[in-house]
Amino acid sequence: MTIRLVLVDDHAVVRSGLHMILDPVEDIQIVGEAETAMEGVELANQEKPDVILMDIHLPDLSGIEAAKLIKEQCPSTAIVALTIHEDEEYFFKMLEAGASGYVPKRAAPEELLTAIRAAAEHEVYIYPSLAKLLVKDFLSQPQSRSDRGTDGLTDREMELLAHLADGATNNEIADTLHISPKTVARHRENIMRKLKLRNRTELVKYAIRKGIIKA
Amino acid sequence: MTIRLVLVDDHAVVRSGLHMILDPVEDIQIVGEAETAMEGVELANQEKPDVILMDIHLPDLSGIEAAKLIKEQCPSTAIVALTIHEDEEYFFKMLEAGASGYVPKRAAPEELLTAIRAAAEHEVYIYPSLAKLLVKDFLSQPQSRSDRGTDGLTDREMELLAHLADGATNNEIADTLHISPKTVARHRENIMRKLKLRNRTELVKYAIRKGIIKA
DNA sequence: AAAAAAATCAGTGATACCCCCGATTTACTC
DNA sequence: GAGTAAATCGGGGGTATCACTGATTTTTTT
Repeated sequence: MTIRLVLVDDHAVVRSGLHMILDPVEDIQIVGEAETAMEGVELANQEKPDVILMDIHLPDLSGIEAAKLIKEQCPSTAIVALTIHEDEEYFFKMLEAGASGYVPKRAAPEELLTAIRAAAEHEVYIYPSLAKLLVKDFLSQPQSRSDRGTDGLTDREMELLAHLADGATNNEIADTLHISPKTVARHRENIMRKLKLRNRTELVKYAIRKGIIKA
Repeated sequence: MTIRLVLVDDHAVVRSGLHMILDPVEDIQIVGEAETAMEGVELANQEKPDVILMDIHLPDLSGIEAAKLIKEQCPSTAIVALTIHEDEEYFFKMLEAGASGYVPKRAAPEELLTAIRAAAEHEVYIYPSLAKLLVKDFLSQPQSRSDRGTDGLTDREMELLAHLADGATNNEIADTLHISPKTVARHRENIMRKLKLRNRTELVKYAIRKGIIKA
């Protein structure tokens, strides 16, 4: 049984590399390639491949959003994230989006094959260094698995955080949100206490790490 | 005349991709591969290749530092930067480090070959979108070609900027640098005026964009 | 319905930040 | 040697931030 595969990556060199690794492999056949997330989603709909090998950083949408779309439209297609990012953030987000595998680009070709074959059989392959994070998570938290990126912040606090980190003063934020400057300050206090941040500077860095704002 | 080439890139997939592109090419022979900057420098010393194809982001040193070392030790070896970064910052830095070519990973294989052949013949190939920047620079500035990334900041100001953006207060910085808090404030003022920044928050974002600090 | 969490507003004091003014010393340039 | 740029230090004033205490209303959860 041949595994039908679609590649989504905006770098031609990476796609060439994947061809070199995958073309000689008997049980895997590349049936399509895309450079953008939207192309990838369309290709998934057309080809209904067994597996999609996808970068997280794409020109249009993030791979995470693309993965959600694909999982909605083609639930039978397994998604393997191929990425340079090994941090918790993206990893958990991608799992929540429905990915069946997460392999860093520095991984050996054999590991990539393992991940693809696992995904095709509705199994999950997670790169060892990241699997460790998953175990750690399982051991530590019985509840809400989904606020890894938020660290317990409420929706409103996340909204405030975006404004605060964007360089707006308390008064400016108060104006745009139609609330009192005091309330803005209050939210800021709560955010900083929850996140154990000392000042606005650290708040900005936190927001950028979490992808809430761009630098 | 065969071009002897060394690859430096920490991603196995990228190296595979380069093999696929370069192996069938008659006049180019890959004589070595390295995953880190220091390995690359050593390989350059051993092999004295005609061209080194090098990523900018490497695990140990940056490709920029590595390029400087290689140019010191093997002036006859040409360096081609292969990177995902297309911004001014890295581009100009790499040229100053002595690179003979700058090709984004999204470039077509033919463009990469052109760049390698140009470098081997002591010519320079610059990817079109970046060449435009170079022309613009030539047209605009008769003097100091080197403070593109710094926007006219002095060395001391860059040092202060790093501390300021890292979350330290003026007093803390004054302590560590053994200068008056007033001087720190003065430097901050000068930096913010030069960069047209409104507050510390924007300063942090600037520093992250420029790679002065990490988020 | 009771309890908990979230969002709102207010006041106060200490500190930090931002911006303007001035100045001296050193070093490099013309 | 005059001019320029960089680094240093100082004062003053206005605003913003940070931290703490207390409170009300609304929503969510139990």
